[in-house]
Amino acid sequence: MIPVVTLVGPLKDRDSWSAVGHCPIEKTMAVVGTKSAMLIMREAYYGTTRFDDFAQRVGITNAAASARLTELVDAGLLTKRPYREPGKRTRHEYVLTQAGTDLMPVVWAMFEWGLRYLEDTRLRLTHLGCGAEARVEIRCADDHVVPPDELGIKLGRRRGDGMVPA
Amino acid sequence: MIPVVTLVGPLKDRDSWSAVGHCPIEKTMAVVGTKSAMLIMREAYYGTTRFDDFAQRVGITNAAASARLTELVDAGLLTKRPYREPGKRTRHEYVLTQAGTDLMPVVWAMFEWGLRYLEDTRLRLTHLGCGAEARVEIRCADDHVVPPDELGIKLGRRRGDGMVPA
DNA sequence: CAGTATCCATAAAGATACTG
DNA sequence: CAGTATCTTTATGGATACTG
Repeated sequence: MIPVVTLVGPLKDRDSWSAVGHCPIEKTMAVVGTKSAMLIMREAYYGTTRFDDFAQRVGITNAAASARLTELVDAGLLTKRPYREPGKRTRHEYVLTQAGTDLMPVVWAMFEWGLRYLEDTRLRLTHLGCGAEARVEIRCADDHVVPPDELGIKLGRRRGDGMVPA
Repeated sequence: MIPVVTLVGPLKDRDSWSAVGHCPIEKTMAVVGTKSAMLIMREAYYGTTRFDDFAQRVGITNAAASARLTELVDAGLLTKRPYREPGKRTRHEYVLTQAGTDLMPVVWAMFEWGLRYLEDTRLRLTHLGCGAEARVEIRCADDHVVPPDELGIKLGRRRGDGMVPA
């Protein structure tokens, strides 16, 4: 028996979620749910900032790079900043925002899964601070590792309204 | 300055990665890189197993559900199993495999990001064991939380070849 | 270098109708 | 209930040419 996520309280009624609003996963997919958008984020994490480097390293055309970069800037994951090297003319660079950096767990979780189930490379995620291998995992505020069958979804308080959890 | 992932050793040469092979993120996106595939995985985590429930709860047509479910079974994230309730005829159910369950960090990381940056709902991830809020994070084998600027990618040993890390 | 503009091919997905 | 079969629209993205 493969365990699944437990829906707590009113959420148990899977067919009447409309009151809850749209699914956050769905909305996230609307922003980074294409191959090129996800790989552009990967490149940004690798330190790429220039238009041409994105296009070349992701392996997409200028048109696709342009469309995706514009969308990612509009969605707030990247910012387009002007900069100027001495003696050269003004250029633009695409730099990660906090929202963009906060998407890292998504991308590295894909990296890890692809490594385990689809790839045969020697790539590894590492914690540079101590040299140990790194991985993406689900933890709770009390620092427990949360196994799949102990993960729940519930309705909490609306952020910032000062109320106690429902 | 937003920190980025550090590429260690030969990987630093971003323009000659061909020796490393294809990117695991790219391959993962080839499997679950569509809106419907990702939402079908979400449904599987919520406990959905039947064709019609997938189609209805994800909000896609039968044709789309059929195509995506077939792909996910082929990719090994779901299995199609016959089952029979007493007095009824044989039916099929789609159940999570270990590979499917192991994709959870990807999906819940998207959930968390969407919640933080795109949504205004009261949904929360919880550790049922202790009641504390859950989140997806990057940790190393020595149990340190790995901040973005301390994450590295390097070439390790090939799995199962018994060699020490390069 | 950093794009835009066009045109074209393929993939994702809705609508609708039909089958065992 | 669990699909398949068409047909159409939209999205993704390649190829190529052009611009500041």
